[in-house]
Amino acid sequence: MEDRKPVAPPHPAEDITEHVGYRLKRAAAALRGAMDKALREHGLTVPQYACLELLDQRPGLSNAELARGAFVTRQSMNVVLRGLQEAGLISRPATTDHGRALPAHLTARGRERLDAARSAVYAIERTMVDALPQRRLAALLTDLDRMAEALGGWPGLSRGGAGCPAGRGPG
Amino acid sequence: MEDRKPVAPPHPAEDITEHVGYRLKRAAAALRGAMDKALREHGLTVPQYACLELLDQRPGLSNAELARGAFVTRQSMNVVLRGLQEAGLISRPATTDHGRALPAHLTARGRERLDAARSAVYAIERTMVDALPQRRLAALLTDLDRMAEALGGWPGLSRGGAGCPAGRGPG
DNA sequence: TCTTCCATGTCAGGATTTTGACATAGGTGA
DNA sequence: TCACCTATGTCAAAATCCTGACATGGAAGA
Repeated sequence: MEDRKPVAPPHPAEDITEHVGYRLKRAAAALRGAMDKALREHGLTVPQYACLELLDQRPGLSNAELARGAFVTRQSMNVVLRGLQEAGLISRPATTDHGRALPAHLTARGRERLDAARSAVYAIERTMVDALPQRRLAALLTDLDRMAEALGGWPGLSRGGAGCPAGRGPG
Repeated sequence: MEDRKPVAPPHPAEDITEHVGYRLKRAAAALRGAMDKALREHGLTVPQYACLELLDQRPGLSNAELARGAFVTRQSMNVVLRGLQEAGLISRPATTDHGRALPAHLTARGRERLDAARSAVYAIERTMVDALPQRRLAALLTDLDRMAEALGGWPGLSRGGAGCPAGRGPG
């Protein structure tokens, strides 16, 4: 109460809207909004699109792996997966020989839908990239990664092998 | 307008996890996760904290303005505001002389709670900032803003020009 | 003055997401 | 073999958020 500043701000700013976290959230919100709008025309939600995209590039991912890749909980991804399966965009075996994880795959219709939606999403991505100096892109990606990892990041989807995420799981 | 050939990726990447949007979402998810965890110990959610912080720096904001500032809809912010009001952290008049917007203000308890939670959040912010080269911060903020605005941004809470924080005109 | 338009606050309904919990499958070390 | 641990899939309940809709208050223009 006496001291209104228990902790020194990371960088000088009297206005919360100057903080990194706020800017990050703003950019993410703008992206989410743009994607929501664009994907609605294709009958897809953002998590659904993310799921399709991940499965296209890495077929056979399990529910839990997709959840980590799309930054949602296993439970949420489970719902998404059911919807996608009902719509006939993905397929998943009812059982498996070894282990418990059920590998998911895109169907022909799923790939078709993905191709259509991808154009819209890539256009958005291009809008973002074009908005900043070309030389900055690499640095921006690096910085975003650094921040994410510093925050404990996400168990994530390491590109090489599904290996051992072994971090704190969201759920 | 629609070229049938697949839209060229904004930058070369066979892996979706290389795209700007994905990295942005990852960083935002990491931030959200860290804030969720930290704020839970203070009995606050992220939107609640955002609301308190905004009200501390710009007292008298209305529901709709807070919604824009916290990147949620008016309806969502309305729920948040009710909760905060029930908890005695903010106050809002039942009626107003002029106009329809009801100006909200922090209570003593609200300010107290905010001060406690702020320490945790600022620590997170410092973790992020410390994770990247000092010289890059300004450029990062600029780039995030550029991307957000290129995407149509958010109706937003204009920082500089429009309206003085204390006595914004119409409200 | 009157009409039109926009912004706001609010209600209702549904969709999405999360938290918490449980059972199963596989690996590890005693 | 057995106990222990981790990861996974799933169910149930609650919380959160959004879409759609409506009524009110104020400003701009005819």
